[in-house]
Amino acid sequence: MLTIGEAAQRLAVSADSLRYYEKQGLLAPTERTGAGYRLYDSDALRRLNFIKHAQQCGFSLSEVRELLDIQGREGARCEDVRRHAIEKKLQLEHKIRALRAMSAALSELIDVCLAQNDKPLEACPIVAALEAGFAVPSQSEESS
Amino acid sequence: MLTIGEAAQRLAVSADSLRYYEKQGLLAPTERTGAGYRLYDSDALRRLNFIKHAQQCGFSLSEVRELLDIQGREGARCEDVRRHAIEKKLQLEHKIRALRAMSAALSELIDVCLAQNDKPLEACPIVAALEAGFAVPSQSEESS
DNA sequence: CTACAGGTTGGAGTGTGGTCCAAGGTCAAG
DNA sequence: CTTGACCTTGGACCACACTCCAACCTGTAG
Repeated sequence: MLTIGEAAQRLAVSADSLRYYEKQGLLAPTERTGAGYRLYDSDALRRLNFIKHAQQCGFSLSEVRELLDIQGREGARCEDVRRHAIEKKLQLEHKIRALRAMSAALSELIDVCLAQNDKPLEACPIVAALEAGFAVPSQSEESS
Repeated sequence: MLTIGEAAQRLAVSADSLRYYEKQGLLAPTERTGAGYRLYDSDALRRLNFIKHAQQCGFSLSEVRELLDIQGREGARCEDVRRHAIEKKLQLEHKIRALRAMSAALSELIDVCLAQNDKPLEACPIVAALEAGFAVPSQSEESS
């Protein structure tokens, strides 16, 4: 059984984060001492690891909570988790496409600009393009 | 000269956004009527277009302000803007790599999981991987 | 006994890019 | 003169994932 500081250090997060996760209903301490100190056992640490790694895979904390809820349900199947993973992967790919569109738009501007390298700003094709009816190739409906 | 509502509609943003940009020092109205109404001319609209498109290219509002500051400076060169564009493109590519790493990590989990499709959750390799000392291939130092 | 490192709570603040609201002023049409 | 659409201001609020703070309590070492 580890105190909050020990548990936090063990998994390289802050004690404040642990308290925050608790407030968000993600990770309750295994128990409390008489004085109210939080204590975490190895199950709690495994759960914390799950939270951390799911975050690293792009899940928000509320999505992590959903995943944890699935694990808490009777008769939950592997496939239930897998579906969430697939959905998240689609979201990631959507975002990647949006970023790539931005990057491509910039590339084009950067290349065109290379020609007039030392020209004054009035001739800058980047500025001109951004001021005019220019648009990023799009794909970037930011909604989900 | 357009009122705030007309200008906003013309460029498909909200009037609140225009007031927000003004507060952020990005776009001042050309002038005010006696009653205090904001009025925008075509130069202001061009500036607003610049803001919108720069945002679509991934620049934050404070970065857009930097770009606008460059345009306001005497003797600014095209290259000054170009440098910012290149820097932003690098940031975008960095972020894309981070997202791809997440996506790849998920892919692997999803594939492994396919095998035990209908198994109970205890056997789920996704859960197991996230609980254990698993790590996203990384590249994902989120800082800049 | 005292210091000091830890723990507790509730609440406020961070940055981003806005949105929404109330209370009031303005302007053109009927 | 009234109605309705528009404008003004200041300030509150949203998500997100924390971080930091004050004021206080606990536990251990010397």
